Amino acid sequence: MDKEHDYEEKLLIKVAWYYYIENITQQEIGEYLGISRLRVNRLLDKARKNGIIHFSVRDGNSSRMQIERDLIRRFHLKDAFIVPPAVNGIDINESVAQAAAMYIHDRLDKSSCINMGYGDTPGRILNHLANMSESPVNVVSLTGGVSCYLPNTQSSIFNARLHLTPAPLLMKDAQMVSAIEEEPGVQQIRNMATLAQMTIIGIGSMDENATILTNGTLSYNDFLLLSMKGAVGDMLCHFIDKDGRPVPSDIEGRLISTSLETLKSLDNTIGVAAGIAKTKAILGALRGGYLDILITDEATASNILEICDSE
Amino acid sequence: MDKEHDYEEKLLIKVAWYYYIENITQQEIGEYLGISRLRVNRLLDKARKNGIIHFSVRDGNSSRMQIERDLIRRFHLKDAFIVPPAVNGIDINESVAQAAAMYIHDRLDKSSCINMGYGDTPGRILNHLANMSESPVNVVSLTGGVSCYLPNTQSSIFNARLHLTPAPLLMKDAQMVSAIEEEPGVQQIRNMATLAQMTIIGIGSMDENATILTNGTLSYNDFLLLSMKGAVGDMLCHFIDKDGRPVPSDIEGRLISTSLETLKSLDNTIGVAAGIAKTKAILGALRGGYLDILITDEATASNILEICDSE
DNA sequence: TTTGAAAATGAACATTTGTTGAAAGGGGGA
DNA sequence: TCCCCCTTTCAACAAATGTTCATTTTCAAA
Repeated sequence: MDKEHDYEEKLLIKVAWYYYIENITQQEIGEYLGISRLRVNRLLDKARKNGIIHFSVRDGNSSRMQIERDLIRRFHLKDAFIVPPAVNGIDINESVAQAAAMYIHDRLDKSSCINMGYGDTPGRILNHLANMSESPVNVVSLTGGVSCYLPNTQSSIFNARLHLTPAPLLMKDAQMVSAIEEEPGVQQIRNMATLAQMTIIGIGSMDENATILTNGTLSYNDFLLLSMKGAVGDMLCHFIDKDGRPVPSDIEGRLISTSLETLKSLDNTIGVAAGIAKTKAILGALRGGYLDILITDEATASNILEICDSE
Repeated sequence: MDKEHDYEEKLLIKVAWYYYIENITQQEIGEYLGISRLRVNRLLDKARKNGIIHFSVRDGNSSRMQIERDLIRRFHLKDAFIVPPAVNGIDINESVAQAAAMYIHDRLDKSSCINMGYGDTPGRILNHLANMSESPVNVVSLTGGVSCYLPNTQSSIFNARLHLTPAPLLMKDAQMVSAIEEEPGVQQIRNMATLAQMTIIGIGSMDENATILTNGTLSYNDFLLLSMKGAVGDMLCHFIDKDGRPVPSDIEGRLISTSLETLKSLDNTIGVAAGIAKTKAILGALRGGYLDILITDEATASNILEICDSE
């Protein structure tokens, strides 16, 4: 029995060798080794599955490719883009924002329209995008709050037409929200959002550097409470747990922001986030099925896959 | 132009990736990348030729061939690698060279350095190796003579940094050798050789197809004389008898070549030679204890063991 | 020994791949 | 500009490969 196994293994190696290294046809290998072509075919299958034969692509990008494919397969994405690790002291957020802008630019038709979420990264992307495109990009905001969407670049060319929701991000109470949502100006923006070709949103994590915290939209206490309720991050200020389910809170009712259901229904939603601190948040967003495309850095992507595998 | 080349390279990588790693059909790849199936087919050809894609057979220690084990035990080797017998008309030298390149590639650290001996097989190995590695391989020549070490591949990627001894292989007389050996350029190469991670040498036999004979370094008379003195083959142009002892001759003094003693003292010396004509030569090299690792073909390996057993 | 389930096999077919020769570009040099 | 030579492309075919399904074999438990 063990001997049989050993013989089979040898056969596997020989067949793999002849087929892949010597380029001999399965037919001929079969004749030479005195086995049927079909057997050769199956042995090759086995050899591939068992890793007896191993393909490798000579290229520095291959590991990133691998990660991209893994992410796409695992989370049923349309695409994934992994940014190489930062070299020396370069801000990974900036790299990823730049990559995202490039990615979007390559895929954006002339004079078309994109939705933008709230956050530091989307803001940066917008800046890059507006700088690199020759014809103006139409940008529709998915949330209230305007500061994030405004250009903070000194470049003279800012080729973007901004269509911002004329409202703050967080209101005092739900009544105010309903009132604002009735506004024609707000409705108009909401309608535009449905026409956009793609949607770019940032993914926030629960650490103390979160934009919504540092810009004063939420208090530290709100944040802590959400964390305790199981929130791992947010998209458009909607907090989600590790499986992407919404975490209920009083904030939810006070938001001027596209709902998660609407987000899910959009076709080309690109999630952008960098840094290992965001790992859990991104994983939540992926598991929730909100994203069609993910753009992140290599370290974070590896982290995500690692967590998945270990669970 | 350069941009074109770059694009082609990327395409090659993508196509190779999709085909070999993702198992997508050529048809589909073509549709996906917007090129014809035929183009995909030709790109794959190119990818294989240029070593963009690289196959390697895992030499699992588990099912190591009996012959390999026997060789290792009998000659106190660190390892042995036996290439399956040639099927029809396939050049066994080429197979063995490819196997050797694979073997080395799998075990070579990034950006490290290897020594190379003189000969047809080492030359082939160098070509394969330079094609399959992503980061350049540093190669140090162990002998004078340069033609053997130069790339003769059509591949656009030749990832090797050659450090060649700036001298011929065979000088007029011993005085000239001493003079050359004093040269700083030669000394420098000699010093580099001591730093290499491994050493690849061919083993020459005493038949009329020997490289040193066909390329005119030695005359047929020299050769005959050496044969009569008991030489069975050579390493780095040092002739040895059936037990691996050096065969004295006037050639010895006129050589620009690493000495056999130095060779013996090196740590990871890989001897590569194929074809039953080389049996005696390989056996001599093994008995002389010059090698740590042997790479050869199955027929030759069996022959070696048979001779040993019958003595 | 019988029997049933799982695995290995083989024939035939469908799909995929490689190769051919003819036609269509596409630069340099006169 | 034309012409020649070279490369690329395409269609169609031949070859190789992968898959399916019915059949046989194997092996273990009854």
